Amino acid sequence: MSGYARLTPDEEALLRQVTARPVAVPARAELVRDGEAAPRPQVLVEGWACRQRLLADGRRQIVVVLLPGDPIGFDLRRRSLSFGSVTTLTPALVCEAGALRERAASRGTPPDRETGLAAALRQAREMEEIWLVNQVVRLGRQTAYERVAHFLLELRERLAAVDRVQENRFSFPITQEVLADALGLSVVHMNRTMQQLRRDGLVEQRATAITLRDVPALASIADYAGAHGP
Amino acid sequence: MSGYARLTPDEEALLRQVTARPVAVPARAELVRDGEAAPRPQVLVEGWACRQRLLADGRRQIVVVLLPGDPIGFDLRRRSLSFGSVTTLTPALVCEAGALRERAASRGTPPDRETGLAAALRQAREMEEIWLVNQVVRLGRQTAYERVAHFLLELRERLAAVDRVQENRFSFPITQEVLADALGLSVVHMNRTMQQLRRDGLVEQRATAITLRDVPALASIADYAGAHGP
DNA sequence: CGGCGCCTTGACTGGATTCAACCGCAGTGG
DNA sequence: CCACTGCGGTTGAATCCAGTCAAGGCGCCG
Repeated sequence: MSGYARLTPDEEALLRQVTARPVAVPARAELVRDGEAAPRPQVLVEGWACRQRLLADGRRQIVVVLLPGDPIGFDLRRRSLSFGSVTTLTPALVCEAGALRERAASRGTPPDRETGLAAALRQAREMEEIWLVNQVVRLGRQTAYERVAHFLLELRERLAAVDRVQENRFSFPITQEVLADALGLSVVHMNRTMQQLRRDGLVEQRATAITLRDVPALASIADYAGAHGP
Repeated sequence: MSGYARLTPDEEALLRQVTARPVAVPARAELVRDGEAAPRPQVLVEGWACRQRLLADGRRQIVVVLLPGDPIGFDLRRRSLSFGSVTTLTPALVCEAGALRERAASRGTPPDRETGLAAALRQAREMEEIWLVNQVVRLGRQTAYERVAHFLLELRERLAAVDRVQENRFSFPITQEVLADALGLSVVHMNRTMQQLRRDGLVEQRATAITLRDVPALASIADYAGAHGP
C-alpha cells in the first residue's frame, strides 16, 4: 500500500498484519472530524474518500481526494486547526493503523536514519502536498474543461501507482456532484463539461469506470506534467 | 521569528545568530527553483514572497504567500516534484538557515522528545498546510468579494502573530496584479472588488498600508474562522 | 519631457451559475 | 406486479459574475 519507500521485511509484515482486518464503512461516513487534534491513524484500503470543508451556507469544497492505499490522520496537530473533515465518498474499507505510527516513530537511533515506515509516511505527506498545489492551480487558473482533464490525469497517475489502472481505464465511483465539489463547479456545468470531453473523444465512461482515450491530448489541454518532473 | 514552539535558550541564541546577518534580495528573485530536490533552507526575515506555479501559456497562480518569519525550503524532497518556485514579491531580507535544520535534526534522543526547533518547524509546516486548505476553499467556492475578505483576514492574523499589526492596520506592499494571481482573478476584477470593499467601508488603503475597518463584518462575509478553532 | 508601472474606467463578451423541468433506473412496498 | 419514490444524469433558458480589450490617468524617475 504505502509503496513510497523500501520497507524492511518486518515492517512489511507489520503493514500486512495491520491491513489484514479492514473495517467496512458506508459512504458519507466521517473518518476524521474537522479540527480534531489527535485523530486516529488509519489506512484507506478500499474505496474513495476526501478531505473537505463546508461553508456556513452549505457550500462544500473537497480539498483532496483520497484513494486506496492513502494514509489518513497520521499527523498529530498541535492546536485544533481546521484542516477539514475526512469523509468517505463511497463505501470503503478502513484499517486502524496506530501501530504503524508507533513503529515509524520508534526504532530510530537519532532521526538521521529514519525507519522505512517513517520515510514512507513522509513521502505520503509530500505527495498530498503536491495534490494540494495541483488543486490550487486548477481552481485558480484553469477553465472547467482544463480542470477536469487535469484532475483525471492526476487520478490516473495515483491509481496506477497502486496498480488499479489498466490501459488508461480505471474505476470511477463518484457522482458528478462530488466531482463538482472537488473542482469548484456547479453540477450542471460539471455535467456539460464531461459531455464535451466525451464528444471530443478524450474520455469514455461506462457505468462506474472511465477510460482516458487520449492521454497526450488531455495532458496538453491540462498543461499536466506528471509527478516525475519535466 | 518561528514563535511556534518553546525554544531552549541556546536554540534561541542560534536562531538569533542565524538571522543576524540577513542578505538583501530584490523583488522577483527566485529563492527556490521549481522541482528542486534539495533547496537551501532559508528564513524570510523581511519582505513578502510566495510559492507560485506558471502554466505554459503564462498564466500564474500564487499558491501561498510567505511573510516575514516564515521558513523556506526546509523540506528535503525525495523526487523532484513540482511544488512551485519560491519567489520574492517585494525587496526582501533572507537568511541562510541550514544550521537550524541540522540543529533541529540532531539532539533528539528517540524522536519521542523532539527539539524545540523541530517542533517549531513542524508547526510551521502545519500552518502552511492550513493556508493551502484556505486557499483551496477560497478559489473553489467563494466569490471574488468573499475571497479578498478571507485573504485579508488571514494576512491580518498571520502578521499579528509576528507583531506587525496595529489596530487592524498593516503594511500591504503588493500590487493588485499579485493579488489577482493569488486569488485567481483578473487584474481588472481585482481592482473593482477592492473598490467595492472600500466603498462598503470595510477596508481602507493608503499608500502601501491597509486597514481593516470592520473585522467582524469581513469575517462574516468571508465565513472566516480564525486559526483558533470554532 | 518622456517612459514606465500601477491603478482605474467603460464597453463588450463569455464562461459558469441558477432555476426548473424531465428522464431513466433501481429499490421498495402496497 | 406495478405504482411510487429517490437519486443521478441531462437539458434549456435566463442571468450574472468575471474576463477581455482598450484606453486614459497619475505618480515617479531617469
